Amino acid sequence: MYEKKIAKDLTCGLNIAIEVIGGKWKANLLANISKGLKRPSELHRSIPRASARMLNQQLSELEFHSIVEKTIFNILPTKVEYALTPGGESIMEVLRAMKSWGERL
Amino acid sequence: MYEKKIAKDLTCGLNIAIEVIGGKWKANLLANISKGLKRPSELHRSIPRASARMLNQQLSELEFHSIVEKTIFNILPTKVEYALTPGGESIMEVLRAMKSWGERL
DNA sequence: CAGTATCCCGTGAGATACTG
DNA sequence: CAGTATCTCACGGGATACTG
Repeated sequence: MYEKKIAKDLTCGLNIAIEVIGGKWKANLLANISKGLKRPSELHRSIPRASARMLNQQLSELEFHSIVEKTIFNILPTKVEYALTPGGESIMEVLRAMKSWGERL
Repeated sequence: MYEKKIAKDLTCGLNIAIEVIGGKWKANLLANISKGLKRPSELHRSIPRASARMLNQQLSELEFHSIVEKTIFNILPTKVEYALTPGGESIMEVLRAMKSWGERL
């Protein structure tokens, strides 16, 4: 279970944004989800360097911050899908800016 | 001394950007430097939660990536100043976008 | 003041095994 | 397949002391 880590005294927007998308795999996860990948196993396949355990943790943090939405299908074998919330969509703008900055030469 | 940590296989722009500005205190340091703070002691005062050791490390990484430029004055007591490079200026756009995203409600 | 070198401890994260 | 619970250990980073 995830608990907030934001410092009470440093609540400026920059730190909030870092808290929300600064996790080790969060930006990658968001990029992949926005690309259309939805299921945990798909996401894990696209980010094999991260363990499934880590991806789960990061996803639950993203869910906690209402960046992604989790849908659990009650079928067997279990099926789960993640989707960007409106808040998640809005942060993709920032991620795209980061990406194009990183691609500059 | 700082060595590159970027994975060879994940060199997309997003990961580069994360590598460059994703450090624990880098965004804060850049925000403060762009605000006009220059000397290590000033920066430390403005980010007291971080140890001087950590700030030094983060600054040297930023310097390594040519985000900031370090000027050493050969006087006593020692005086050092940091300044944003053009690359550092350009990333401030992204940080401002992150900040305003974090301030949304 | 700026920076480095040591020591040392907490915790972040891998491996593994297990439940539904 | 999705997720949780343990065990374990490396290393990130604090405290401290020291050099220029």
